[in-house]
Amino acid sequence: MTVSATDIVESEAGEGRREKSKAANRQAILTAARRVFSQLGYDGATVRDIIRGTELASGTFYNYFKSKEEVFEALADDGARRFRPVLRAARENATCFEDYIYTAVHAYFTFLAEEHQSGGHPLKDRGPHVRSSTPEMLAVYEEVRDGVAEAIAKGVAPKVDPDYLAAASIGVAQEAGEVMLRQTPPDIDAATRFVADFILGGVQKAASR
Amino acid sequence: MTVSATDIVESEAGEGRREKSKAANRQAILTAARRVFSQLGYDGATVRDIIRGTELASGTFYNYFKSKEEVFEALADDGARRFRPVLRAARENATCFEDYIYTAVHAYFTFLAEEHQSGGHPLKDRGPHVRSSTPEMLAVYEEVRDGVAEAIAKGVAPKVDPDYLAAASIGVAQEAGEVMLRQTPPDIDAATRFVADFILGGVQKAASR
Amino acid sequence: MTVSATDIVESEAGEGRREKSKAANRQAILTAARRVFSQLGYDGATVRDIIRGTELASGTFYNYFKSKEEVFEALADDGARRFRPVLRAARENATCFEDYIYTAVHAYFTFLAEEHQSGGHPLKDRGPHVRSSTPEMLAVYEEVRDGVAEAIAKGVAPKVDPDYLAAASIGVAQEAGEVMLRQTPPDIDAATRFVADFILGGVQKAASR
Amino acid sequence: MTVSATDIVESEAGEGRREKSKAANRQAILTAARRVFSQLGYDGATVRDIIRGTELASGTFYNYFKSKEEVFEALADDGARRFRPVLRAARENATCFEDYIYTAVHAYFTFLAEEHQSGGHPLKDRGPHVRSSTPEMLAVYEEVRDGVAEAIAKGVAPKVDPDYLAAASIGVAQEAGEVMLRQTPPDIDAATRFVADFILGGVQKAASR
DNA sequence: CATGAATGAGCATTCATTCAT
DNA sequence: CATGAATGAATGCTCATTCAT
Repeated sequence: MTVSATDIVESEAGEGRREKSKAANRQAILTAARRVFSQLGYDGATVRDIIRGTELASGTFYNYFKSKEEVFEALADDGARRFRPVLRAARENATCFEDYIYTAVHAYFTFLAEEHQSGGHPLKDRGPHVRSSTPEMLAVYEEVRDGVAEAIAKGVAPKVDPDYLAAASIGVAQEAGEVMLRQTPPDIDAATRFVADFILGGVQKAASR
Repeated sequence: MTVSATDIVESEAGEGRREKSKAANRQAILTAARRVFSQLGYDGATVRDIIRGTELASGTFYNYFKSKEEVFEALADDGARRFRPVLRAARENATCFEDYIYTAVHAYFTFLAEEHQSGGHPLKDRGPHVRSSTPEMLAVYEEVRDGVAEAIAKGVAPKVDPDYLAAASIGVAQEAGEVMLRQTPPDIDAATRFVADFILGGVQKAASR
Repeated sequence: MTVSATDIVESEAGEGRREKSKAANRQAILTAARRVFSQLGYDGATVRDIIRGTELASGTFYNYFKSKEEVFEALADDGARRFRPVLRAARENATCFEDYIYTAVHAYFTFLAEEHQSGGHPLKDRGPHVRSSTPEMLAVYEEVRDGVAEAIAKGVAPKVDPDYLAAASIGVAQEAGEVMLRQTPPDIDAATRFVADFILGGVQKAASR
Repeated sequence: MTVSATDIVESEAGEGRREKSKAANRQAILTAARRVFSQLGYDGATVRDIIRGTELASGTFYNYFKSKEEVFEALADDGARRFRPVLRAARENATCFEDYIYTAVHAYFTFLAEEHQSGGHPLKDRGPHVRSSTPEMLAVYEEVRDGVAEAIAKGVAPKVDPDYLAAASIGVAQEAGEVMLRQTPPDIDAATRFVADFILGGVQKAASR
């Protein structure tokens, strides 16, 4: 009753390679989708744009995702999964609202810069520039919104309308984020300082009324 | 080769009518396009959607615009043309930076509410939430950007990076604008107070570093 | 106030030509569809098979029909429209059941031969032969079914289960029709004699039990 | 290069199991195919539909059949193999033509009812009504055709064109068969009586001309 | 200029089939 | 042999755009 080492290795390596290939293909699609969404927007992107961004055949896309929407959600989940712990740590370790904002904003810009880096090269522009969020950013939005709302609820942040505060914070961060990304390399610290200060000053003044 | 009286009359009346008709057709396309863009988004909208919204034949579209992009730009120009004078007046009459911001923000929200009203209501969800600006809003952005930049250049506004300031202001206004539009009816004054305060507080604190 | 003859002619010929072209295209699609359905069956036929059978572009199909099903129905309507008057005349003019059957069967085979003639050349066979009725035949079936049922109801035909009688008549006619069409040229009279006799003998014996 | 005991055992047991497995797999495919064809029709069915109806992997299908067409034929052969002995017995034991027809028709309707029972119920309407035979029925047709032709050749049946007679008989049986299957439960004897009588009466009258 | 039918590129999706494991 | 992922051809259908009328 012998099973040769070769048998085991072959079988393991075999399955391993297949598994690796599957994971790699999935990653390839996600990576291409990230780039495509960020360049064409969700509506502008087509499934074909995404597969063209990979070396896969058209049909292969459907072995991994049912639709454009599903890839979008996978990306959003991915972004949320990576960003949430950072934001949560910021919330838990923050000694005060200022601290929280600084840390959160810094985490956000760090995340943004990383996302951007992995984005790759632009495709040809289609139509006028239309602002459209990447799936990861949408996920991050929700985290930020929650964090800010919680801070207000806890009384840690000045008392202002939480919807407006969250919206304002997100707006500042998003637009400033775009400005930051136009620099090479992006100056994360400078952006963080400006945006955190802006938010803190803004919320203070808005609360003082 | 005769030219009948009818021909002349037709030609005279015709040109008049034709001119009017030309302007009317162009306007019909723009009006339909505004509605369609606001309901389906730039990417979701098709030229067919636009002409279906008029009484014109499909080919006629191309007598007025080369493409969907061109209509979009025409709408943006239109929006800018309407908004610019207001912003300019705000600039010229402003006694100080605070005053300018208040007036400009108020003008922006007023404009936004009007646009929203005339836009009709969005039809159906097209996949995940994607932020997509109307052409008019894009135009307005540029105006605001310029106004803010100028204020900084003139020394009227605190000395901060103008790109960041403009970006932050726009971001706040845009996101807060969405929050405002979710109310019925939109409370323009409350939104204005919050946003103007937020911006003023923000720029002050950011400048103080 | 002159309108030149040329103007009129141009305008008439113009519209006329366009109308003619529209009608011709529609006919081309129907003709191709008839052939395709008869050779591949309804399920086996694709819209692209149909347009490949014309000189039109793929998109043009949809200017005339919404789907494969709609062409099918148009063909069935067509067949019914052409066949119904003949059958009705047979019903009204028939002096007895035998007469009615002869005339109806003859009309059916005449119709079938015409249909077949206009069918054109075979495409390549796809899969095993699967019996599938052409749209026209389906329409004709209903006519026949009604005619037979009525004859029984009126007591003109022997008293047998009308469902079985109609089914049997149709079955005989259809299968014998295929045999007839294998001949070149089809001997309509011989087929009519055989089928009418067969039906009459059959119904008589079935009724005698 | 050693062959371990395990290898041998595996190989021995394996072949036994493999043989069984091979037959079982083939049967699983055929069973699934029967159901799928009867529910979706030949054209509507896909190879994927068939393998989805088994527990096998998609590639495995091609170890047993080259294509959908081949399974269809295998099913037809199967049906013929089961029906042929019955028909042959009917032929051999028949004392006269009438007897033969009764027995054959009865066998056919019995077969039909069984097929129908085991076929499961059709799923959804795929467009307009299209008559599409199952593979087994096609096989049976050929048997019947041969039986009838032989009867005529032998002089047992009245002298009529054998093509027409076979066609007519099959047509009657097929259409009446559908009527019968619409009843629950199907009245095989009544259908047999009607159809056999119809055929006998028909052939007699057709021959008398 | 207005019209609207024709065009064919393009898209989402499915499927038969192959082949490395 | 079994597996099931990869492939790319094929399909139904939509759309921007052209052009004869």
